[in-house]
Amino acid sequence: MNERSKGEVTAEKIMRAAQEGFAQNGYAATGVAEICASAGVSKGAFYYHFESKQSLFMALVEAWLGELEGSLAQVAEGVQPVPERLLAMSRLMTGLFSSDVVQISIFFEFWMQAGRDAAVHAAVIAPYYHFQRFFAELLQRGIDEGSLSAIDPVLGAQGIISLASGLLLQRLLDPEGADWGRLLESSMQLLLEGLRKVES
Amino acid sequence: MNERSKGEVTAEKIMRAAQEGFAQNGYAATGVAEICASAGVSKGAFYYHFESKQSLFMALVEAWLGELEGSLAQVAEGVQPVPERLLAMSRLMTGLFSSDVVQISIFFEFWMQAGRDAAVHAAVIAPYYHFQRFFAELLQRGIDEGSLSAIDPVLGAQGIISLASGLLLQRLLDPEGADWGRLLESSMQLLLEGLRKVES
Amino acid sequence: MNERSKGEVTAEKIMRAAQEGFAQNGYAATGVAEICASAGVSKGAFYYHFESKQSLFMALVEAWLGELEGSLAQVAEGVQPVPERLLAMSRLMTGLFSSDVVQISIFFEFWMQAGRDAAVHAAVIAPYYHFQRFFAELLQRGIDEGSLSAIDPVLGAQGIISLASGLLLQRLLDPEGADWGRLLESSMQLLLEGLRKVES
Amino acid sequence: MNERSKGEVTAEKIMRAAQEGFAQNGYAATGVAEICASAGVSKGAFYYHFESKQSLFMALVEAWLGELEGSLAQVAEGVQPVPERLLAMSRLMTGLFSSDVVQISIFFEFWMQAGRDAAVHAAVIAPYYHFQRFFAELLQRGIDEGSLSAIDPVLGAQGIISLASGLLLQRLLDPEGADWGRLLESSMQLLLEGLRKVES
DNA sequence: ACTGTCGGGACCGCCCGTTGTT
DNA sequence: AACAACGGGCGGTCCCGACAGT
Repeated sequence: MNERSKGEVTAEKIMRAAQEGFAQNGYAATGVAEICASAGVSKGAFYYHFESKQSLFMALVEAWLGELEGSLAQVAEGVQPVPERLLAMSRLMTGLFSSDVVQISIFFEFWMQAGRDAAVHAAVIAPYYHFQRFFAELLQRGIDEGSLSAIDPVLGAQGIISLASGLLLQRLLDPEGADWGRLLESSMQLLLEGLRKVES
Repeated sequence: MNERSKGEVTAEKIMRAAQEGFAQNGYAATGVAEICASAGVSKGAFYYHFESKQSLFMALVEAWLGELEGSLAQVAEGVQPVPERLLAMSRLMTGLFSSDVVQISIFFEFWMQAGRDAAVHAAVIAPYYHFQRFFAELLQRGIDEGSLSAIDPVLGAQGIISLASGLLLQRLLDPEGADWGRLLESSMQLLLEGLRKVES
Repeated sequence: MNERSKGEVTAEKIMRAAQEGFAQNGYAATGVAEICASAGVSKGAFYYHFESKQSLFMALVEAWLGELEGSLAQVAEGVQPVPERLLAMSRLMTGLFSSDVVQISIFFEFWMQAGRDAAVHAAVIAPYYHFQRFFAELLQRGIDEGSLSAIDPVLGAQGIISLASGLLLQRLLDPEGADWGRLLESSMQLLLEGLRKVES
Repeated sequence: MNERSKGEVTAEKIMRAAQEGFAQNGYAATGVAEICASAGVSKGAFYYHFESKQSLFMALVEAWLGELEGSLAQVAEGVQPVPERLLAMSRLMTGLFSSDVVQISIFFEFWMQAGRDAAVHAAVIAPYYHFQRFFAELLQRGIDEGSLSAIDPVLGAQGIISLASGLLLQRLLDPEGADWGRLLESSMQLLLEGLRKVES
């Protein structure tokens, strides 16, 4: 009944351990041996499943990106007016915000590495544009339906992404400093207030 | 007659080289030997001036933070209404945005390390709060003078910081993707639009 | 069919090389690289088998102590009167005395480190007491059987150990200065003369 | 009124600090910088007074040896029978035994280094022979005066030295294990008992 | 007589990746 | 599919000694 081969399970154990390690101590400071130990496998197993430490990292990035894409698709469709949709989305992200700091840490680890490693950059930039376009289109729809004022939708999208990632960043520094989840909602509302078309 | 001792010059050479290295390849991936070579000094000199690689990093953080504090004080006073002041400030930051990616990179390097190293965190958290309070007070003044609507000023401050750091983050990923400097101005305007009191 | 795994052989090669190195140049002055080179293995192999240079030293101490314990047990039983037994034992130690200076050197290396390192001390102190008790019991038996005068047996044991280790120490300084093996026998005889009960 | 130049005082401060360091952590493990710091002088001062770390060690050895020679001369003359003189001497050594473990430690540090370093050996071997001869002559006198049995006096001298240094060695391992000072007296008495001529 | 600064060379420990074996 | 064992090299740290300036 077990549809997953033994090998796949091992690979996943390694990835899970690696994610934790990278998030806690950073990519460079997390050794392969350390990952193996905390995954409960030998180095042989590691290099059977992954070509190198780099490639493990890439696998991690891709898996994460895939997940993200998936959860994005979930909220893509809807019939409410755009401002309400955006607010609903930010409410959904509260989950992400309340998740372990570790989860967030690895996200920025990806981001930083993208600035340094061409392969990581190539893997990350496409989804980033995808995201940007997604929000831009959403905003465009809002403009079309008349619920938002006519600003550059790409600019707005970048603003939204900024808000979300910037808040995540602050949470990294000061996890208990605020209810960061709720904060995203509030500041999104502020931004929307700015975007909203003044009904005349 | 030499107003700066020889040692101070060396220490600064090291710090400059280290900043470059850390920004380009990250803290962990930049070796002490590499720093020394690119600074043109020996390891003996390095460890005469700094206790460890960590402490060099800390010195870098502190120097950077000091600079920041200084430039903040410059724009602290002013007589214009608060919204205009904020916009003026974001226009000032255009300089930071157009600076080398390296400069920005080190800033996030600091930020990430703060999440991992207690000493770095301790050094960073105080200025962070300082900043937050600074913006919060500015917003409060805006509320008092009637130019802003009565939202929680701390929340607004965190939003402003989010916007700025999030934009910086995106610039890291996609330096040519937008005119990030101008973008800060625009999105700040959006946020302010949301904050601005509707004149009745 | 190989009764000893490959790893065990390597570990032993390392230990043998280390023993030589430590004895010749002392613990601190013997580098890990040096040991590896003279053992014909890589540093990777070294740190696979031993946690640290310290732990290698500890392993050496423990192996040596184990051997000692073993050879002690061999001479433990006997039926002759105690003075004769002691003399026979000192005759047996002639072998140790005529052995390489290196062998003796490492013994004192252990001893000195015990005074400095808590872990080494802990490992060494128990066998030391064991030894002391062993001789004390032997002397006690001599007193009981009437061949020795009634002195404090522990004191006597410490005297015997002093004699042996002091002679070893002098041999270190002046290997050709005397027939140290024979000397132990003679001076033991002197001590026994002092201990022997005057037959009345 | 200060008959000692400033330089001499500094040199002595260094020597005192070095003695402590060497005794506590051994020669190799005690750095020059450490010595300088604990002496309160700069490295420059160190290398002004001593050619190298080695030469400082040699100076220490020689100073110690000089002291020893001095205290030996004090007890050299006397009119009592030899056995009583020896006992009196061992009683005098109680002071040495009750001194700090550190003092003893450095003594063995010298001894071990003598086995490794030709220069140290050369400096130590002469006083050692001197000592040996001193005791041998004392014993010879005892034999001549009829208070000791006619054994080889050199052999006896080596036995006496063994006893003293062996006891010192044990004290290093187990400082609280016994009243080592008193123990020297007792075991010396045992040895003398063996040496003493049976009056017929 | 002494200080501050530096050079360069080890040292220990670790790390990534490979190999032979099962 | 995985493991024990290993290779070779780099990483930060520290150390001894030198030397220019008082």
